Amino acid sequence: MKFPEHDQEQIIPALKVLGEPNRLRILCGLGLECRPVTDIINATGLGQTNVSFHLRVLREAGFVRAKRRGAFIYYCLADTELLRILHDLKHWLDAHPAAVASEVKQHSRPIGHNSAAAKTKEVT
Amino acid sequence: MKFPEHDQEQIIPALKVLGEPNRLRILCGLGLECRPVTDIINATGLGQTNVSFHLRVLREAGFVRAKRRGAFIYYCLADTELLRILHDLKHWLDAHPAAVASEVKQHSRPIGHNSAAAKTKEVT
DNA sequence: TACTTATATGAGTGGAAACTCATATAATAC
DNA sequence: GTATTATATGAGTTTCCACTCATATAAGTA
Repeated sequence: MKFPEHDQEQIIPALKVLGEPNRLRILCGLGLECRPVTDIINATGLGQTNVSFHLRVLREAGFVRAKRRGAFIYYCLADTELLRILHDLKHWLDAHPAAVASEVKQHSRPIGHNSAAAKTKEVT
Repeated sequence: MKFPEHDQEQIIPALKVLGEPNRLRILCGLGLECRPVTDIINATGLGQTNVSFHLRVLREAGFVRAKRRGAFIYYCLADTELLRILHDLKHWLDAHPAAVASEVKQHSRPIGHNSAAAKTKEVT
């Protein structure tokens, strides 16, 4: 499977948007319902300005939709299918534990001289 | 579908790692083969120190594996299944165009007085 | 009209992260 | 041993982004 640069450029902004803890919290906190901003402020404990800022980022990225109803603006997930993708990523991570932060300092063989016989070796 | 905070915390570091353009480029550039660092340096045009830094981040996140073979250290994708997830995200984005960066300044009705009759309205 | 609530926007700030430079380590060849 | 190549690491710099403060806009109420 190939992933050309054009596609990379497309998903990078989305990954950045989703990779911010408070933004992901807002997004996932929405669940299937539409909520006014005040609800989100209360649910997250974040400042009003900050929530508003993150909501704009989420909205411009297409992850949430905003509907005004009277004085309130309700935000909701654009498509809950997105959560499935996040689940897929989580499952991938479950199956592929991150390497412990360690140095790369291993010999291919204890004391080798025959370079033709060198075998590849895991470097954690 | 629910996505609890615990799971969010798990995927956030991964999203951050993937959301950096040069890192994603290195990752996707690996394709299915294992490549020595010098190849990656040449392919990307990035500095050696910088490539080495990003490779460490990718390695510690579990996205790539490193194997030493003689003087060279070959890097390869930990699991190409990851590319499928990126594809899924791309397809989602294709189907959900990002909103144009715009202000949220719309009335729910042209000139309404009856708040009980207010209808929700898309706010782009 | 003025007043209150709900939400957005612009400017400024701090911290994190990407990048660069210099140096260290590891392997190979001589 | 020395020299060369391959890669990593530490320190310093710059760039970006989340956050805060102050203010603006929009809707509702009196």
